[in-house]
Amino acid sequence: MKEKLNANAQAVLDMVRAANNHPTASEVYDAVKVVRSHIGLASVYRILHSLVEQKYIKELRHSDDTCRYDGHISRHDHAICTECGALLDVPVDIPLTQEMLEQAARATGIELSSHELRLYGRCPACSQKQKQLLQV
Amino acid sequence: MKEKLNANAQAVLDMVRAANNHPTASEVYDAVKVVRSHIGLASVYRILHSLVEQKYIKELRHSDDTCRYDGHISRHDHAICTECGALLDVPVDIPLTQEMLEQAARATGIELSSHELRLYGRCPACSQKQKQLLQV
DNA sequence: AATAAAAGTGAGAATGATTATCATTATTAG
DNA sequence: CTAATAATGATAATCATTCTCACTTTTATT
Repeated sequence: MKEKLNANAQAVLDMVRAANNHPTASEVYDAVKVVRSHIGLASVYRILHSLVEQKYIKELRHSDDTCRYDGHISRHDHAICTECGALLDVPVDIPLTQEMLEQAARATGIELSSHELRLYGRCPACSQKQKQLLQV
Repeated sequence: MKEKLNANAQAVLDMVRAANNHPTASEVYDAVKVVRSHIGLASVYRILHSLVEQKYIKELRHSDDTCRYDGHISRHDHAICTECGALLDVPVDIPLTQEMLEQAARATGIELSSHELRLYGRCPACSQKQKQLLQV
């Protein structure tokens, strides 16, 4: 796969972009099959990888040992639920100074190209469940 | 496993603490076998999970679909090589203000309990390799 | 110590996400 | 049109992790 996306790849990309959660390969497969019924799971994996390589989408990996995909390629941060593992986009920008980042990068010796802040805590849904449990 | 660590668990904990990289379960298994030759892989997994639960160690998950373990439980940040996947500790503290974190947490609705900054870029080793390639 | 309940163990089977294989089918180039 | 090339999808293979279960060790109680 070079540059132009074929019908399968376009369908996969559309699906990942349309999803507001971060779908797994299997979820993408199920959704794309509705539109392109012949597509195979192996092709979905192949296409997802090539879309990542071409920077159309990003790969996220988290605790439930499945890869998830993100159609929002602009740099942004994530909140991760320590209870259920949900991975939420942080919709605001956290203004870290270039200085801070560079100082940290220098300390490790890496050539900094990007960064991501991860916030850990209970997500609203799990927070709610917890409260209900305490009331019983 | 309740509170006191038995000999197997202590050996696993010692190994994870002694390691300066972030060992996988399999690496822990190999290292611990030297000292406790009859320990099984299943036990290593079981012990690692309980050590995480008891907050003796932390679990890190990254791109090479293996869990890694970290004996340094105090909050710290990581640098991740985009080339080889190496996961390095950031040895300095990056002073994010409580305000910034709370604002972001509010925007997602989570009850913030911790955070982690991830820096992405080429690690020193991969950087070096790249330079040598260009010189040839 | 004697004994019973509880906890921990390890070998191997099972699981499940991801990759590799490979013959077949589109697509492109000449 | 035909040859070369890329993409496809069914299926098998891989590999980290988890499960199962009979067995051993530890603990608590007399």
